Amino acid sequence: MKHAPPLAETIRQGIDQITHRAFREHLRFVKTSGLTMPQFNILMQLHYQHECGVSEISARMDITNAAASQLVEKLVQAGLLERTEDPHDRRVKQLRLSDNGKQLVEAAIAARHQWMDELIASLQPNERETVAQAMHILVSHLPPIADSR
Amino acid sequence: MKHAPPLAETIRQGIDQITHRAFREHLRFVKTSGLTMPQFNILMQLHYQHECGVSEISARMDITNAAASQLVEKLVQAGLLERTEDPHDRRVKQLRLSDNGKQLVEAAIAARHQWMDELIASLQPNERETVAQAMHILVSHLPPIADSR
DNA sequence: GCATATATTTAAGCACACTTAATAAAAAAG
DNA sequence: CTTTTTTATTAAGTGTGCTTAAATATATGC
Repeated sequence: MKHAPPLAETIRQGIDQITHRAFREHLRFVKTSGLTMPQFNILMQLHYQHECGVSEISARMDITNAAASQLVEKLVQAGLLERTEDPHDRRVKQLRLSDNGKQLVEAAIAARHQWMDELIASLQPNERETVAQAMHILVSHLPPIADSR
Repeated sequence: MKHAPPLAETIRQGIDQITHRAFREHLRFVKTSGLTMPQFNILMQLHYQHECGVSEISARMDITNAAASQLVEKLVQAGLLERTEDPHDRRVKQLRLSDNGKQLVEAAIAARHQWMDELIASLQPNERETVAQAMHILVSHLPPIADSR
C-alpha cells in the first residue's frame, strides 16, 4: 500500500471540492433570480453593509463610478434597491435594499444554506464536532483583512 | 455569558467564509488572464475531462451549441485549445487543451493553492491534523454525484 | 468667495455572451 | 436508399457590462 497523501493535500482537495460545489449552487440561484452576477453582487454587498454610496460599490467591484451608477439604476428600476440623498453630504446617494431586495437576498442565503445543512445533517455527532472545530480554526486563521486596496 | 453558537452555524459560517475567499481569488486570477469567465470555464472543464466535443460543453454550461462553438472558436484562435476531427464520428470535434492552455490552467491551480498553502502553513500541527480530518469527512459526505441533468 | 476636488449621472460606443434561424455534413433509423 | 437525427458552424440581432468623456451638483481648501 502506498502512503496516504500529506495533510496539506487533503485540505486543499477539501477546500477545492467544497468551493466548487458552493459556486455551482450559487450560480444556479443567481441565474434563476433573473439578475446578472454584477447586479447580484451589489445586493449581497448591501446585505452585509446595509447602506453605502455608489463610489463604495465601484471601489469594491473594481469598476468605474459610471458603471456602478448604471448597475444601481437597473436595480432601483427593478425595485430591489432604494436610493435616497444623504442629508449629511448631498452629493452621495444612500443605497439600501428594498423589502423585495431583502427578500431576494435572504432567499439566496437560504439556498446557500440548504445543501450545507443537508451535508451537516449527514454527519455523525462526533464528525460534526470535528468539522465545526476545524472551521473555527480555519476562520480564525483566515485573512487578517486582505482588502487588496 | 451567552451560549456558543450551535455547531451547524459554525460550520455554515466557515464554509461561507472560505468559499467567499476562494471565489474572490479565482475572479482575480481570471481577470488577469485576460479571458472571460465562460472562456475560462471551458479550459477548466477540459483540464478535468482532457477531451470532449462542443456539445458536451454546451450541455455542461447550459448554453446552446452555437454559443459553445463561438466560445471555442475564440479559444482556438487564442491558441489555448486544439480542435481536431473525431475519426470515429466525423461530426464531432475533439477539443483538447494546447500546451499554452495547459500552462494557463496549471497557473490558475497554482494560484488557487497559494493562499490555501499559506493558510495551512499558519496552522499548528495538531490544528492541521484536525482540519485535514474534517476535510476528509466533508468530502466523503459531499455529493453522490449531483450532475443536475 | 473662488478654485478645486468629490459624488453621481448621462451619452456614445465597444466587446462579449447569448439567442434563433439557416446551413452543411455525417451518422442512425426505417 | 431515403428520411431523420445529431454535431457543429455561421449569420444576424439582442442585452449586458464596461469604458471614456462630458455634465451637474455639492463640498472643501485657501
